Amino acid sequence: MAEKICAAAVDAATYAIDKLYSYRVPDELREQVQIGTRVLVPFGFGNKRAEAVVLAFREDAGEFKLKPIVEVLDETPILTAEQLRLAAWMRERLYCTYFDCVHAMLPAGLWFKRNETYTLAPDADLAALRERDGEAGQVLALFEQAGQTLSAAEIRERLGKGAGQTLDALAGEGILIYHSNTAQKTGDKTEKMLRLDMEVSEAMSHISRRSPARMDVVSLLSDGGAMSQKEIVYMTGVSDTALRDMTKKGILRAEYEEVLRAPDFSEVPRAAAPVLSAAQQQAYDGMAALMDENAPRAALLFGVTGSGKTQVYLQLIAHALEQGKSAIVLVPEIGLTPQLLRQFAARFGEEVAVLHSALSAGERYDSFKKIKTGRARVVIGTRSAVFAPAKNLGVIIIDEEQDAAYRSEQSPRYHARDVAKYRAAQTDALLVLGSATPSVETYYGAKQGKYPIFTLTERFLGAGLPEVIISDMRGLAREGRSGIIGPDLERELISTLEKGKQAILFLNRRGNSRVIGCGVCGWVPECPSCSTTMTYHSVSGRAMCHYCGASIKITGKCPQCGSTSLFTETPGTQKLEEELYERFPSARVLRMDADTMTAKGAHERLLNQFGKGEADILIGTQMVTKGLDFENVTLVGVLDADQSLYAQDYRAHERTFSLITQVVGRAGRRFDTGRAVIQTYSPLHPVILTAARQDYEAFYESEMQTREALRCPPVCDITMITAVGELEQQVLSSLLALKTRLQSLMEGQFADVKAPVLGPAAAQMVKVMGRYRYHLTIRAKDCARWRRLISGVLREFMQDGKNRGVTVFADSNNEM
DNA sequence: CAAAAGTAGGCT
DNA sequence: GCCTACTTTTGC
Repeated sequence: MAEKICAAAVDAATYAIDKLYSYRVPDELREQVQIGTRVLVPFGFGNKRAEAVVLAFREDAGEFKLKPIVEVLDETPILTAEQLRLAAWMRERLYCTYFDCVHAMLPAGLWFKRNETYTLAPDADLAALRERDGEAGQVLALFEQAGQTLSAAEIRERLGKGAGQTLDALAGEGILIYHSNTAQKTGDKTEKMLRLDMEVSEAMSHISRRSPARMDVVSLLSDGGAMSQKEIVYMTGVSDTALRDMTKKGILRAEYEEVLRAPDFSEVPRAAAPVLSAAQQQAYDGMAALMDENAPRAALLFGVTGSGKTQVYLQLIAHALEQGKSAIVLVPEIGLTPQLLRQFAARFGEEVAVLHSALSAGERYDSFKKIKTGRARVVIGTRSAVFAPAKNLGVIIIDEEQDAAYRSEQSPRYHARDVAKYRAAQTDALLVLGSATPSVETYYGAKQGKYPIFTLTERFLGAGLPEVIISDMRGLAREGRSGIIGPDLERELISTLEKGKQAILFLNRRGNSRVIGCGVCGWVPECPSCSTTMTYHSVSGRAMCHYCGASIKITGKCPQCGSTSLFTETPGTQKLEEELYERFPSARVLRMDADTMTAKGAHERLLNQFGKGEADILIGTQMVTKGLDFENVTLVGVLDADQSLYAQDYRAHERTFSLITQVVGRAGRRFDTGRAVIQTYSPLHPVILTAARQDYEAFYESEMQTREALRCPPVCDITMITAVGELEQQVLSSLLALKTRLQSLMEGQFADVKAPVLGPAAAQMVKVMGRYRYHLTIRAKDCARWRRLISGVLREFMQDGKNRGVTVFADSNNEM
């Protein structure tokens, strides 16, 4: 029989050298090596073991002398042919390696942790061997007795480079025995909890007087309770290393706690099919008919908040199951609530599998297996669930498709919507994009006639849209009014509280951004490694950087001039809370922001409290916008609607519109007609006006004009090349060289895809964690030829030694 | 890119 | 002749 050769994607291959590598399949592994199985192969000069996935079989080796596969890691293929095609498709478009894509498709519980060891032969004469010269001698000196085992990583670390070759030679002589076991990684989703492991006084005596941060840790834990490492760092600003050292010295004890258990659906009572309204029925009929065409189809389900999109989804999934097909439902991270899961479980019971990042590795693995074996045919999950190995796909549903959480910010930088589109097209499934405020790209596609729009206009149970008040905040300061709450909102709050109803106040900013500064010399705390001002957190009494977590203690004295006139400004949720207490002393206020949400389960506990009516006003950031559904809420306030309006990137308008629309939709979801107050300094801005009217069509028309004028998607594709590195000058000069190269290629060989190159321009955050980032921006059609040009230039860049220390990556139609 | 092989110059 | 530092070559 002819020699068997396979082509595999190797994990050790970087982008610059990524391609399919050929390996010989030894006869004894012939049966096990199949397309889609993971294997262990020797790679590079030193034949270091690398993980690889078999993508194809080949007839001949070409000019290469082939190395053999060492070991097969999966009993049966872990990826299907469809998934491997998807990996290749993603690789070309996302400028990443094959293995990056493969990795993204597997749940964390299926990733391997490789463990390579060398054992000194039991009969080795150690004394004699130690006399050997050179590196062999050095390696052998590390062993203390015959039969001893050391890890390859440790040997390499102690010897520096060059160890690999020596180790291979010694293994060849039979002096060392090589083992490699590849263990599946599990349990990587635990939280590290720390508690004091001795009396407070004893602990203090172990700490040097020069480590105030460590003393803070001890007093923080002095009540004997445990706290997560994250929280301790937040409260005291100690470094992780210091905590590790204290654990080593026996002052602290570490415990690991599982983060979240997979929801158990066995107790959920089964529910019957919902009765659909006329509009829902019409949307369902139309989409079910599309699904039955068994051809690549897509549809936009355009339904305002509260119009009952979920009921339509449930029916569509039931239809798919009846046809013997499966379904994937994607929701934004924040939309995956226990209530939603319960609805699905009540309808489909054991057929439901959940996939999202907060599950432990083991749980994700279980879900993955359930889906792969066909025991679960309804997958519900966040972004990465788009890769679920569902067989015979009937429908992929993306809820709130405009949500930014569908784009991955790490390599591979995929957008779940694009992946879903491709998968649906490949498998003749129906793609449903659901939204109350579709992304401009999606709506544009529908308008072009690429897919039909199904609309749900009436709110469920006939609840009306809230009455919206646009509250003009201009000039209030001049009138001598201070504070965050304007007169309109104050009036509405009073009447809401009088009626015994509840209110939600939304602050349009991330986290709790209180800036602290010195009133005398103007000092403000700046992060030493990021280009940002640190924000003040009164809970811990520290100023913190939101990007890298660094913090400094605020003592009440200015570190620059020593004055005691420190002030805080720019209202955050805390400031709002204080103002509410001042003006409405009897109101019960709940605050929901990144600050109060560190504790486990805090999110749900808070919502429960509010739902039960234990508070009158809920205030919060981004977190309060989605998925909340409280009957008694009749007033919603948006405190600084324009905060996100003037950001640099072209999706800022879209995000603001969506945000305001969603928040406003929180009011009056049931029987009372609610009211919404939008506080703004741009009361005439089209985004504010259209959002207040909940008029998507008008927003779309005005936004399309902007996009056309600026030549942004969907009118044009934007490719952005980003360079990141520690030396600002080098990042700039390297990127400039890349620009020149790109331009010269577009003068010659690539004249057919010629486009102007803008930049280098500083990224919105020029410096993050001590690394500078700059962009090149190019508006050009994202076609195969274009991608060939970009990937070629990127490869060339990475291979050039002058660019050492500068990382570069490209992105299509991402934020700017 | 990472690792190893090649190459030049300095030194006992 | 050998060590070190730097450059070049490969990766199947």
